[in-house]
Amino acid sequence: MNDSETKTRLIQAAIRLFAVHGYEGTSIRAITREANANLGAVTYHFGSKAALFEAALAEVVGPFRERIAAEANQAGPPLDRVAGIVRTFFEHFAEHPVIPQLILHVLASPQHMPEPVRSGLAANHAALARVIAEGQQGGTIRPGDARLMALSIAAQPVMLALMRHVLSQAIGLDQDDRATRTALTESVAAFARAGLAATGDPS
Amino acid sequence: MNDSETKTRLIQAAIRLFAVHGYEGTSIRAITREANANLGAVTYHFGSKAALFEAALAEVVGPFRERIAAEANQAGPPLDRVAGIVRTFFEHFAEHPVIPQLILHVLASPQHMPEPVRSGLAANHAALARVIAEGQQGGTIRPGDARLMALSIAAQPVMLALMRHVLSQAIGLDQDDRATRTALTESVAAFARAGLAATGDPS
DNA sequence: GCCGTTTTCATACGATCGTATTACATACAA
DNA sequence: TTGTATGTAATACGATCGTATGAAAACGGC
Repeated sequence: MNDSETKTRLIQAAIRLFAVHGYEGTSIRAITREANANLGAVTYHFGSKAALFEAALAEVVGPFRERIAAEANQAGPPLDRVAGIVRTFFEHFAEHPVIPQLILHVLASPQHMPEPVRSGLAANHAALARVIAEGQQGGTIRPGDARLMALSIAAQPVMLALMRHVLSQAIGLDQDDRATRTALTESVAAFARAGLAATGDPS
Repeated sequence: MNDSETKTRLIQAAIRLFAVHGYEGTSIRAITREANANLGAVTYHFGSKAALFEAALAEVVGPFRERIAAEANQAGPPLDRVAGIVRTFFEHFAEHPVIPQLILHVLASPQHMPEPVRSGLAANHAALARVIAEGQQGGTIRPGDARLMALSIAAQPVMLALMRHVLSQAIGLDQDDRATRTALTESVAAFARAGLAATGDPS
């Protein structure tokens, strides 16, 4: 069963091309060319272009989801774990720049959201909200809706990764530069800490 | 000079359709049909589909940019003005839901960013950073890179607006509901305040 | 070695795309 | 009233799209 060889190359090529050109902007012909496969290979292995898109999404979302979950489940003070999750977001996006772009294209689509993306986002958000709620119970994080606070935290690394090129062109912030990326990461981590921390008086 | 009639309808139709279906997903035929114009109207009035896209972007970005600038230039404590800017982001996006979608499609494009979007984003970011820097000089906002802090602030309303549908499907947060939207707005405003505020001791 | 299954390949089809071309209608200046 | 912009309309062109079809090739169990 040579199920893997061509099928794998198709998914890898699809991840690259969908990320750069979007769903509409990527043709099956371009994908099969990039994967050194025949034009009919996508139809044969996945049935349709849409099915290949979903498969590509599942491929990239899974590991990301697992990594965030692992970070959330670590030991230590909740505020530290939140900062750790923030850094993990930045790191994972830096290592896999294709993810923000794919997420972006999914967000841009008005259609029903592909399942792997939906469940992945839900899982990451839930993990972060859980850590925040834990900190609230322990008194180290200020009161408030933990789910909404989790959105405020997660929105930052995601948005800044999504706007990578935009920020470079519009305000001259180059995330390809290592020092810049570190400064940005630590600024967001510090902001998250300050935004969550309980006020000094433990009344 | 009947320059306006058809041309205006084309821009309005383009704004609607580009926002829903993206650049690639919107055909000149769909736009002209929606605008009750002839197929050749886009080529005649704008020269190309890309030029129409830029014109549509300029149409929606301009007023948004002016509104944020007005909010930033108000009198009052910087922390209050930052919160005001946050609320303005949410309000404007709620009133013009087409803006986040159009921005999204621009972000998703790997190509050179259209000028109206670039300058609009730069202006909004600069306005926010200026207010933050002012608060730092006055001692009400904690030290840090004002430009990066401005990114942390702006990322939240933008991202949450962009993810409108996603948040609804993935974590059941319905921004069409007025109470939910208010809670979200105030949560983000409070988060921004807490994240920026100087620590109690004015050493 | 043979046969049924799986995978690859070349090609064709109908649809839709952006744009160019050409003709027609309307307005205003001379 | 005639000439000239200016806008609208109908249609055609070449390109590309996603998918279907059927033959060729490779593979695995016997």
